[in-house]
Order: sequence, then structure tokens, then C-alpha cells
Amino acid sequence: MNPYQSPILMVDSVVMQLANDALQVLLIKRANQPFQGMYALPGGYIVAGETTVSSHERILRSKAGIEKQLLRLVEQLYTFDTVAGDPRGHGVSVTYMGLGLDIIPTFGGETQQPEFFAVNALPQLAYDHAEIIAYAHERLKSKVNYTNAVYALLPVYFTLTQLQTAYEAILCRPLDKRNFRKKFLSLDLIHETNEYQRDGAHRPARLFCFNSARLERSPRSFD
Amino acid sequence: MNPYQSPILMVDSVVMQLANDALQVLLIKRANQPFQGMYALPGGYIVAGETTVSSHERILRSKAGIEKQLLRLVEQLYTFDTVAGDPRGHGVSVTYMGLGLDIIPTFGGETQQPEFFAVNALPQLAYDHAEIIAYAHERLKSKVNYTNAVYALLPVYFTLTQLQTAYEAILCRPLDKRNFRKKFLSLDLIHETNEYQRDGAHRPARLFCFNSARLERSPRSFD
DNA sequence: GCAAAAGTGTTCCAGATACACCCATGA
DNA sequence: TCATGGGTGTATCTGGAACACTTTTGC
Repeated sequence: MNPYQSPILMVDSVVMQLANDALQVLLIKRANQPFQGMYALPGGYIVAGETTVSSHERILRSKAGIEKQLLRLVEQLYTFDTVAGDPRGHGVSVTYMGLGLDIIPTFGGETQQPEFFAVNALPQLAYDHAEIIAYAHERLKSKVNYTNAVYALLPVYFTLTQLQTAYEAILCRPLDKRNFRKKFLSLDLIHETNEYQRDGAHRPARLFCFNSARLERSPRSFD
Repeated sequence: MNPYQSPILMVDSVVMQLANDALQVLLIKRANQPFQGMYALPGGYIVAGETTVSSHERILRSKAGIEKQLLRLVEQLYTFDTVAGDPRGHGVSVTYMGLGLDIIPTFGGETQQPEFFAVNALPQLAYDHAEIIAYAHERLKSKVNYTNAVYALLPVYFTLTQLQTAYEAILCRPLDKRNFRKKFLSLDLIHETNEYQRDGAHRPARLFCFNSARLERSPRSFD
């Protein structure tokens, strides 16, 4: 490939959600060369008239059937120069992270069935996508420490146990129940409701709700 | 301008250094429309065969006579879609922050003389460059809290007072001398030397040195 | 009554903050 | 000897970590 052409503009997307007490990331098995048969992040070229944001939305819709409303938080991660390892040659890839809940990817017509994989049990990945996912995971770990970003991964009403489980899945370590509750409640990011969740032979759990469904920075950091 | 063309790839650069106990940023007075006569960050188009990194280096060299070795720390900031306020139309701008010391910008041939301005006393800026500078400043504020990033703004040998002054200029607030020293020394990012700086009618100041001239993350955060 | 998850407080320790005086030098 | 910036220690407070039992429910 001619090394003296303008860089190609691409977008790659790290879509994450929680399932089975684990943080999962959306991957697509590549149908074509290069990296045929390996898994990759959904991504594609920016076409005429698109911003990176609108391109990101189009790519998720066309490759995984994910409408933009499903992603409750979208954040730009980093822009990579992909000169070396990328067989397509010289390109610039803008990466975004999208967080949601109960996302069911569908066959987009252009690709094989997209699937979610636990971030701790990824298959072999094409390009440098393993690093991009690791970067997204790090970003999320640090974001949940000083923002309400978890709201994007949880239902509107949730129990403190669900909240703690979400943090444990993101941070990949167990947290103390009493300290977690004391600390999180002191951040003033959530408020209790008068509703309870009854789901088994045990005491019902009070449901809580985030004060804001937009990203807010907490004055104090969490961890 | 035709809204249905591919986005133009650009690079903008926030070059910062310390002078007169203030954090300064490099600006160029625009010679041409749009925003003729206003100040702007050095920036330009990515041309054939360039990565964003090499484009950044070329633009600083050609517009401000700054060689890449002068920037002791370069970090990518964010990639902006510049659809709205930008009269050039639809573009994507990758922004970098570069930190250095004793940088003397020179006329690059293509532009008017570049100058450093204190970040707290900026002139009116073209495009959304005021926001980009604010973003860079925020990034730097948070970076110096958990990394050794200040090394890039200080000489190799420096006194603790110089170090504290640098932190005060970056964080825009005064710090307690005894607490600052105790805290910073406990981070194990610097070591003392046997050299002293003599510069006036007062006790000489011991010179210190960073353990690493690469970006290192301190295990504990500073503030 | 028993299994299962919800809910709740205290003690201890480390790190943050506040604060004022003596030291070494050059003029 | 004096003016100037360099250098140092303690007391207090706040937030983090560790830790175990009672409550409410469904079966």
C-alpha cells in the first residue's frame, strides 16, 4: 500500500454493559481479511458528511443494530495513529466508549453476529483492539471513582447491592459492604425511593435512584 | 462550503511552559481570514504521509520554529469535531499538549511572530481555542497530582522552592511550604543532590533531580 | 424455623491541614 | 548586622479500612 497518502479516518467503538456480574464488551467476528475469523471492535471508516460522533452512531447501527439511544453514556477515549501493525496501512482511528444496559446486538447485514464477551475473558483480538479495550476499562475504572458514570450501566431504580456489584465488576475487586454504602451515600449522587425490590426468600431491598442521568463529577472521589 | 465532503484532518497544539511564576501558552496572531488579527493555537492540516504525531511536530517547527526535542512531554488531549463554529466547515481536529522549558519561538515564515501568554491573561482567541486551552490546563492540573509531569517544565536540577512555585502556577493556588515538601518528598519521584544553588544574600538552596525523565505515575496522589 | 440477602456502627490508623521559628548567606 | 529566602516539626482533624451481627422475608 502506498505510504504517501493521507491518513484514513476511522472510528472504533468499545460498547460495554454489565451482565452476569461481569463487565462485558461487544465484539464482532471478522468476516473478511485482514484478521478474518478473529474478533474485533465494531468500527469503520468515516464517510462524507459525518462527524466522528455521527459516524460512531452509524457504525453501531449498521454493524450491531444498536441505536444511539441505547447508549446512556458515550465518551471519546483516544485517537490512535495506526501506522505500524495495521495491514490497511496508515490511518487515524478515533475511539469511543459507549455504556448501556440490556443491549441486544443484532446482525447488521455487513457482519457476523456481534456478541458480548467478559472483559476478563476476551478471545484473541484483531489489530490493537485488546489494548484499546484495556484503555477503555482503565478509563471507566477511574471515571467511576469521581463521577456518577455507573448510572449508565444500571437500571433507573436499583438496590445498593446491585450498585456494589457493578463497582466490583468494573474495579475487578471485592468491596466491603458497610464501607461501600457509607461512602457512596455520602457522595450525594443517589437518593433513596420508597420502593422495594422483592425477589426471594429474604428481606426486600430498598431501591435507589441517581440524582442525575447525566455525567456528574462528585466533589469527593470515591476510592 | 459543501457540507457533504469528508472531514478535514487537523492538528492543534497547546505548547506550555513556565515563566515569571506563571503558566504560559504559545499563541500565534492570525495573518489571514478567518479570525484575521486574532490569536490562535498553532495548528494546521495533516498532509499526505503524516501521522498525527509527525504532523504535530512539523506544524510546530514550521509555524513557531520549535523543534520536537524542546518538548519534554507531549500528550494527546482530545479530538474535536469542529462542525459548527468553524468557518472552514466540517473538520476533525486532534489536539496535543506539549510541555517544555525556555522555549523561544521564532518566526516560522508562514505566520506572524508567535508569543507566549499567561493562561490567566489570554487575549481573545479564534475558533474554540479558549476551550481547548482550558481543557489542556485542566488535564495538566490533574496530571501533576498523580504523576511526575512537572519534570517537563523544570530544569534538570531545581530547588524545592522552584518546584513549589511550579505547582502553584499550574494549580493556581498557594501551597503550604512545609506540607508541600513533606508530601512531595514522600512520593519518591525526586532525589536530592549534593549541589546547591547560590543566588543572593541568603542561604543556598539544595538542588533536587527527578528520578525519571519519562512520565511516571506516582503510587499515591499528590493532592 | 430456616435459609438467604438486607441492613447497620465502632474502632483504629494514616494521611491532610494548620501553623512559626531558626539557619546560612551576601552585602 | 541585617535583609533575604532556605529549611524544619508537631498537634489536630478527617477520611479510609477493618470487622460481625440483627432484620425481614419466602418457603
